Amino acid sequence: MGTRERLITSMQALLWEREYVGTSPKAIQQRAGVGQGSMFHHFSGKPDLALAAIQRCAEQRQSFAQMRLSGPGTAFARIEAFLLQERRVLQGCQLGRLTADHEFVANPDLHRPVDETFVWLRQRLAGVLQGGYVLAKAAGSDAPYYSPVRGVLAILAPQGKKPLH
Amino acid sequence: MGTRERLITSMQALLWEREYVGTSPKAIQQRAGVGQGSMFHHFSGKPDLALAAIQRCAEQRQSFAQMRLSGPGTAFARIEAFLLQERRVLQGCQLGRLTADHEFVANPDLHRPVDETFVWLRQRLAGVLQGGYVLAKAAGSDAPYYSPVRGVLAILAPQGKKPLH
DNA sequence: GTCTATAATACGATAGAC
DNA sequence: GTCTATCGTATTATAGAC
Repeated sequence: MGTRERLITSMQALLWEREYVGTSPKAIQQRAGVGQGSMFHHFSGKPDLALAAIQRCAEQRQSFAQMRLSGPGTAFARIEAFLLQERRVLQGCQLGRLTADHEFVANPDLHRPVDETFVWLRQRLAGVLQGGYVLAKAAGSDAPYYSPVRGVLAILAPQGKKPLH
Repeated sequence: MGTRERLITSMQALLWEREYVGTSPKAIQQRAGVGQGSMFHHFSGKPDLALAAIQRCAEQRQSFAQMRLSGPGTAFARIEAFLLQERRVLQGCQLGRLTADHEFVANPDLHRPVDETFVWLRQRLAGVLQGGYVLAKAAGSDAPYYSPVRGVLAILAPQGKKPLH
């Protein structure tokens, strides 16, 4: 793996462990096993490297969700697959964790990729749910007519099982 | 308000805004309107002041919860009052927010008051629920016999209303 | 491209005048 | 008790040798 790649990977790990404010260039360099000069050769500074790491996280996040949500199977199966894998993905790149960091929140350049990812995720989930909704109506189910909540629960409930409560 | 009090108040605000790792002595002093010397006269350093601020938060958290949970009224009314006030309290002292901070988590002295507060809160809530549980059984309701979840929901449901899913 | 040396600033803490 | 001056270290970044 190239030096630039190792710097991005180290930054991703440290953003997750120590957040943006708690991540020092020295720590990044030591973890990546490179000197000061290398980091500043590839990136203009800590914010620039952080941006690259955050964009990488956002890409990974989206491609992973895309895999789970756009496969075959019912809306339930696809959202189930997405939710079951959620935790493991978050280990490597918990975008939401950054929103606790004051410096990160204050920098629009840094949180734009995160915002865009969450907007994308919402649209993707809404799309899958709407697909299930349409199928439920086509199948003659009256659940979608009750209320949004009952409609979604009906779409998500595995066959033959009532939603909890 | 005395200098020592202002330092604690400033530290509480900054812990909430910037977390422990993002809070510098200089920022504390400026916010409190005191010089370097004053801070180090009253506290041995940043960790010591943070401990005082966190303990203060824990005390406020507990006394507030105690007010809401130990008043008159049904278990539902008391837990409702507690939950409704929860958000406002957290504005001034969100203990849970600190658990995202790496330096805070690494320091047992600092997170002990937080741990103790959450243990206390759990016990307090469990106590109120158990009280409601006993009353429900005494009143002849069979809800407590179904399952813990249904029992709790029955205790918490306002009269004449079924719990929301 | 990578390294070491170095600089400017901030952090966390201390000393000592008042 | 409070202030200013100062210190040692770490951070963030640059310069320049290789």
